[in-house]
Amino acid sequence: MGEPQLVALLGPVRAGNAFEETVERLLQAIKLGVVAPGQKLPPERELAAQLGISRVTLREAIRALQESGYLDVRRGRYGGAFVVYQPPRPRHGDLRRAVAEMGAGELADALTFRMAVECGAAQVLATTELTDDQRALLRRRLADVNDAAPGDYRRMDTAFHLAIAELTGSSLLAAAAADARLRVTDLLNAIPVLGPNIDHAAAQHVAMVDAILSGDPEAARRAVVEHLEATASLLRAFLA
Amino acid sequence: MGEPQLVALLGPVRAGNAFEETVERLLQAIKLGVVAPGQKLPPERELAAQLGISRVTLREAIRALQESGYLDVRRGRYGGAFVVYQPPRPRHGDLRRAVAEMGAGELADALTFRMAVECGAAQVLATTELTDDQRALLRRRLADVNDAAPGDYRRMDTAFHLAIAELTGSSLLAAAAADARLRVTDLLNAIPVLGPNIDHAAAQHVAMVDAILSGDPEAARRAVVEHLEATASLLRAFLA
DNA sequence: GCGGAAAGGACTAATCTCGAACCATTGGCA
DNA sequence: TGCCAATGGTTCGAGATTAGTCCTTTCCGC
Repeated sequence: MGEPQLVALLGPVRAGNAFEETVERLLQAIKLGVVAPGQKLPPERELAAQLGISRVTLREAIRALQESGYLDVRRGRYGGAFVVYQPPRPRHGDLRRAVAEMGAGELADALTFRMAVECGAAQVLATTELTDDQRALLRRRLADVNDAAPGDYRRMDTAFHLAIAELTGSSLLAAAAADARLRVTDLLNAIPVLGPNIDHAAAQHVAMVDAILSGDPEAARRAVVEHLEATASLLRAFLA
Repeated sequence: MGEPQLVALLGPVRAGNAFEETVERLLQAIKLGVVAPGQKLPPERELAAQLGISRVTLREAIRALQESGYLDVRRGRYGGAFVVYQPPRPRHGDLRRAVAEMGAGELADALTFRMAVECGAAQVLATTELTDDQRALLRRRLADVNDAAPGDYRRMDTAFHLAIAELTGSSLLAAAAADARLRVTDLLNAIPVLGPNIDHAAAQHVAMVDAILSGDPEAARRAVVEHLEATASLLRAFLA
């Protein structure tokens, strides 16, 4: 083996056809709570432009999601594609099923990726001069998670984690963090939101924010590792 | 601003048409040295399958690169698309031009992204149990950089940096590292390979490997930061 | 109630992309 | 010398995708 493999560079140029990719993206936006339940997607013409696809293809994707029960499409002024999806209350066995569906290698890949990206982002942020606005936003996201109703918890947790990457000002990094998150979304959604878990997570979130705001990258790393390891070891337990 | 923007998720589904994307990917593979000068790309049928595109589209891309002088295509048995590109010897003003072409925001984005991903990867690797083979590979890549002829230096440097991400076993992370690297490739290629720079880089590379092999994530972070900061500050100097 | 604005819905012609089959060239080997 | 395998070169019809245009529904404000 003389040369590096670099599967990445000679890997697939596109994941599938435009329709499939679009369905996937919209589903991710819904599951991640980028568009909250009750809200609507941008108008078709606008969204198609943002996604870089034709309106026809976008409409096919929206119709598929409508038929799957994720969207409610209404015509006329003030109409639009409204999100009706609510993350189902996790039931026993969901997690095991979700992990099995994903496969061991893919899960390990996603967890490692997430660990690296979130550690890196937190450390970068900890070594950055933050404005008062940025500090306030970070604290705000932290408070949002703690104040969240159970149904909103995952959405707010996502927003908190992604805020760290977004605050670095690097849209590439923000995109990577979003990618990392959505690769474990289905798994996280299969974990019940229980009091003790939330309390632990809250303490770890505070440690992360404290480390970032006090400019201590090493503490930030430890806090992120502790937080993500908790989730990871829980999931890994289902791989046996 | 109540909701996170998450441009990533509602951003373009595909960067352009399949042809353009393919040209870009092949060019990256060539510039990054994944396929070294004198080597050939995989056979068309195989490569098209790997890239997930049709042979027709791939051939168009190859022809474009042939006409641009990057490839030499030969027919018949033992034929193929041979890489003839050699990174041009940097001339005074190349770097300034390359930086200007990129734009300040994009450069900062790329540098931040690279910092986060490489820090994260090195730390993950430092907290992983490595097999003897993995340790050997890492040392080997380090030695390759140090032993490299000037014309091979960038290629070996790339291989070293990417090896760290690949050794984590996460192909997502490897892909992110490759992406980060190629976003600064043109800039790095515009920097002359000079003795003092190489010596500094070599010392920093050693520090990175030592930290990883001794399982010290904090030291790994410091080593990566020092190494990447050196490049970053050089490039940033051209933004004034 | 009526008109207009803001949305989704539907159609069409042009272009891109694909898969598959077949052709042409080259060089090793019997 | 002739055959064969490995490779690039070419063509064609089917399906995916697009941009553009026009239609339909809904509801606010006059």
